[in-house]
Order: sequence, then structure tokens, then C-alpha cells
Amino acid sequence: MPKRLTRSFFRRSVHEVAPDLIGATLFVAGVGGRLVEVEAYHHTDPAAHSFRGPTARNSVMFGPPGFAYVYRSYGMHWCLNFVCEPKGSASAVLIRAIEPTAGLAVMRRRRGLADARLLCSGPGRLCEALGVTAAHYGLALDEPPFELFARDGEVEVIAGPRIGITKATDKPWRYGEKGSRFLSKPFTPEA
DNA sequence: TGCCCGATTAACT
DNA sequence: GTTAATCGGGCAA
Repeated sequence: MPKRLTRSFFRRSVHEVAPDLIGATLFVAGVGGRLVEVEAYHHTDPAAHSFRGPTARNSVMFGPPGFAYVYRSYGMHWCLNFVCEPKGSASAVLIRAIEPTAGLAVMRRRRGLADARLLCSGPGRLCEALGVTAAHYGLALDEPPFELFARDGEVEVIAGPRIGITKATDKPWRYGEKGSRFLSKPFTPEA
């Protein structure tokens, strides 16, 4: 039986937590699956929402680790992050893709899609499939409706440049499960 | 107050 | 490969 992840799991460097999340299991109200793609955002990183200091939108990032930071992207999608590092570090991990394992019927209905591969393969897509909205902003990740379990067994983690950003694009802070069919985009093979 | 643009997605050509 | 959809945050004025 996989071990349940508690808040202390997130009290480490975002660059340690992010790869450790690959292969972990996330459920939101019983719907979810295996995390196969995440990105790390440190407060010293120009691409991070917390880079310019606290605002109404990012305030939860400046709080203690183990809580959900949810924001609206492009005026139409929700994106889910896990706050990491000791309180005040304002660093978080963006959840980018999930391999669906539970609640497939619910996800298909919410997404209006049959193909399991496209249900959760992107930050906006997985929030729609899991029903994540502003209502989840600031909620603890070790309490309902969230359930998080550590990865069980071996997982091959690969890193690469982050997606959809214009700053610090050279940093290899996107992490994923090598060869997964559920990534939002494949990892480019190293040169 | 106004303007620009984004940690995206789906539907185009 | 390109682009519309869609709107709040952040910064300039």
C-alpha cells in the first residue's frame, strides 16, 4: 500500500520535490491518477508568479508548504500547483499531466472526450478533468478532497525545458516519466 | 483607467 | 504550422 504524502513532504527544495512527485498518485474527490509531468517554479525564477512579490493572486505561495495554488490561465483554464519549501520561499510545482486511473467516466463527461490519453495531458486539461477550480485555492493537500500517495516502485524520471513560458526557458525544470504516453508534450531527446 | 499579454487549448490551414 | 477564444493581473500613465 503506497504511503500517504503529508505536508512535510513539500517542505524541501522545489527541485527535490518536483522529480519526487513523478509516479505519485493524486485524487481529487476520488478522481485522478499517476502524476507523469510537473514543472518547478522557484521564487528567484523570473518565470514564477511569485517572482515580483506577494499579490492577491499568489498569496498562498508565500504561506506554508503542502497547500494548493490554483490560478486562471489565459482567462479560461485553471492550473494546479503544490506550494513547496519552508514558509515564505514562495516556490511551487505546477502539475502538468496525469495518467488517469480513477474516475475515467467522470473525467470523460467533464472533458466531453473519450480518449483517455487526452483527458489529463496538460495543466488546463487535468484541472477540468479533476474538477479543480478556484474553490480549491489554498486548500491543504493532505486533507479532502485531495488525496496524495507516494510513488510505489521504480520510475524513470527525465528532465527538460519548461513549456509555455518566455522567461528562463533555458532552465531544465520540467520533469516527467520517461516514455509516458500521457505527457502534454514529449521530452526532446538530449542532443 | 487603459493596455498588453500570459505556467493554454482546440480548431483551423 | 497558425490562430481565435477570453479575461484578470500587473504595470505604465
